[in-house]
Amino acid sequence: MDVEPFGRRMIELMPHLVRGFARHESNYLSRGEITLPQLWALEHLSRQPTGCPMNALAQFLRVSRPAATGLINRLIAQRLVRRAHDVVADRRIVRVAITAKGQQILDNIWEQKRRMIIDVFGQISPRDRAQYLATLERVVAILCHERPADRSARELARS
Amino acid sequence: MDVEPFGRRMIELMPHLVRGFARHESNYLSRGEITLPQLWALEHLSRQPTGCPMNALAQFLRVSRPAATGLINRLIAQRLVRRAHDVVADRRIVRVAITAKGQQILDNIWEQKRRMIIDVFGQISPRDRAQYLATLERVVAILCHERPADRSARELARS
DNA sequence: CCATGATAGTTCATAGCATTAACTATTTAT
DNA sequence: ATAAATAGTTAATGCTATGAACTATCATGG
Repeated sequence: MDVEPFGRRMIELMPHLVRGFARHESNYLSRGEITLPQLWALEHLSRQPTGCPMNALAQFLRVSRPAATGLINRLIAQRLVRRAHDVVADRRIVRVAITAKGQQILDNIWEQKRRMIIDVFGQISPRDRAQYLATLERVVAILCHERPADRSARELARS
Repeated sequence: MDVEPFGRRMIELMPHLVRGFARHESNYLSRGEITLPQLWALEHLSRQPTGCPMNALAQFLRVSRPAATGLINRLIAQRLVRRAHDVVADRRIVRVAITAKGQQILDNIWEQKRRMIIDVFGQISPRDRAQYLATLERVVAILCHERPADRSARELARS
């Protein structure tokens, strides 16, 4: 398929896709206790067991530092995250870490998210799923400015 | 590919994907004059030359009616959209339509978005592109088959 | 050694976005 | 004709995001 009509169709499709997933996402978020940006923050902190400086968190979330401060304040109020002024090193740095309660909520949400994806993609054939995922992997690699894989999505799908 | 490992990988991949596209998206939104929800509203109105009732717009955007009112008010303040009380039919209905200025901004954003998508997916083979799009169409169809929104307290109580 | 500048984080003011509850105005149905 | 349903707005509240201004700490070059 030519990239031009592909691009046009993608532009039509993407808002529907984003809103469709966002709707599912908000389903298990709204009846839960956290918001989407809060989820993103928790997910990042969950991958940083040692904790994460505010600045690094703000950069990861691509928001301003005041925005990160507010987000973390609200998460702390719910005891999902804790602040820890690093005593050893640079005393300007404030490290933030996820709490057990935060991790528990995260595990719960991940399970629901996993089920949602399985619900949707369970209606797609295994072959199409594999091809879709392979292309998606390459798209993400391209978006992250990493080297694209040598093998085409089709070759990947076969394996 | 089994749906279980597929789901696990998708959960890992999706934040990167969203973040990757968001970075591009914010490029032409933040230095432009509108926000993402405003863009979605403009895109919908652009497909409805006769104008769109507030209620239908809110349902399409999957937000409450007051949220749509606020969104439209801000777009009207920028002269990107106009209100038109329908004189002929149901006098409760307020139709909203995109203005020439709004369409102009939309065209500009679409062009930038098109270029971005072509940049990314130009690195994917035409065959993989076609398969990816086909699967995406089905995913969107599946996602859209789920419930619309906006239930006022009265409507909720009744159901 | 210390003055200057850079960095980390917060507070404040402002604004967009989204919700529910409560209201007006109009239409529909009994 | 009255009651219920519908379309839209307003008001109150809360989360998210920004830029500017501020404090505290670190780093560097005279």
